[in-house]
Amino acid sequence: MGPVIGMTPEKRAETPGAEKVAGLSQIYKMGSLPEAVDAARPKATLVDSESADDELTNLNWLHESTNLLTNFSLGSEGLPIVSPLYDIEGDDVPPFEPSRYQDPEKKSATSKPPYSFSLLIYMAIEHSPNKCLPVKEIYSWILDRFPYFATAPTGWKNSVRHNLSLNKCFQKVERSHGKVNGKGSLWCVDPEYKPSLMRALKKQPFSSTLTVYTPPASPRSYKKTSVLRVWKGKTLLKRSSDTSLEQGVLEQGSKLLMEVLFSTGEKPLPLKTALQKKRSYSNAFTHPGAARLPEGDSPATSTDPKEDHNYSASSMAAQRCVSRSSVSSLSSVDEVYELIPKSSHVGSDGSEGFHSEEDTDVDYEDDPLGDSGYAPQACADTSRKGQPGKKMRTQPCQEIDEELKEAAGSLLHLAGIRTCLGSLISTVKTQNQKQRKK
DNA sequence: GCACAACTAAACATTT
DNA sequence: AAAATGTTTAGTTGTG
Repeated sequence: MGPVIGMTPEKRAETPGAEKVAGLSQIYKMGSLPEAVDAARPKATLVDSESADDELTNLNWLHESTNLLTNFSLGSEGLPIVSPLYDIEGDDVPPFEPSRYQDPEKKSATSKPPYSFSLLIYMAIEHSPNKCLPVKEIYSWILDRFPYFATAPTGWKNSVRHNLSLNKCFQKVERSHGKVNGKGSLWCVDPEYKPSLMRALKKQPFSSTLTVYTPPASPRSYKKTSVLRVWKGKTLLKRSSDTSLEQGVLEQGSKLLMEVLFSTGEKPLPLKTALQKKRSYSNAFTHPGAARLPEGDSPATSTDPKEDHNYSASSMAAQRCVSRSSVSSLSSVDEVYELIPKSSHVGSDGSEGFHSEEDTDVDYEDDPLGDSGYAPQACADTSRKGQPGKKMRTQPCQEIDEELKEAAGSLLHLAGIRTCLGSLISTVKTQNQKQRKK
């Protein structure tokens, strides 16, 4: 009999709600978006849903998610419109402050989120101010965003821990011994895996036609089928192409995704003292043909089974060896925490800590989160400082720009549609009220 | 039927 | 000692 893993929902720890997720306004400042903004702003036309094909590249899923809105039911009018557009026009308000959107979508509580545990963990960590969270906080974040887990069997926590341990996307960072803030370690995302996680996150719930399911299936159902399945326990209640049912889940996912996408604009985090590359990972990942993801292909976790869960005993042993030996020699993350408010470490230390990619093939430029050199900086490994930051700096950020533009365009497009729908809805409501008065 | 990814359960060890 | 955390193994399910 194993340890009691369960933790009552009441025991939920405080969520890391203090974090501010940077909005478009910040990205706007990066210089690459204005064109996209301008391009998207005036045209809030609905996407021709018929033109949507199955082949998804980049952020096309966002357009597809807007297709959903063409079937927007008036029943959803209660949902507040939290539009990125609003954020741009009134930049005081953080666009995706969690507390602003989580409640209206509690209706998704009964549905299992369409994300794998890896992605949930990833989102949780990315939402944290310091990109590092203890397990407990990860639980809390997931519980907070996906109340489904509040009532789900407690085994999911085991799954979370299992994922953290087994999934090489996640790194364990020892806490400072001097400051005991609780049990266990902090968990971070290995920056090398951010690109693939990002891709997976982008695609996950929206990639094909909208598909929703609960328990028995896996998130792959989302990716690979275009049929709506509604489960109750292990019973398939409904199977159809009707996609309106789980809009809450989809919208929530959309917003979470946007949060993660646009957390790019956050100040860089000086995690270089906390994170350490897992050399074994790097080798495996960058080895020609090993883990390189085909362009536009997704997996959260790549098509290479060993990329996500590395079940190879030898490499796992190696990885643990690295993480345990090297991480312990680093400054604690608690110390890093102290640095964060001062932040703005944008290259404050020059090139130091930049991830030299001379021996890697990791496409950071493909990572909206890891751009600006933050992520590579975060994962600096003193053992691989060949020419610090050389590649990162000399390589044009064109791809990042393109992706950001596309993301911005898509979001603004979505925002415009929502705005239009909002006015449509109010118009209809007004008309209804007038008719009733008559 | 097979391989794979993801999930789940469980056992056990370690840490607080 | 209990609970939380972390690691590992094994089994199941859904998909291509």
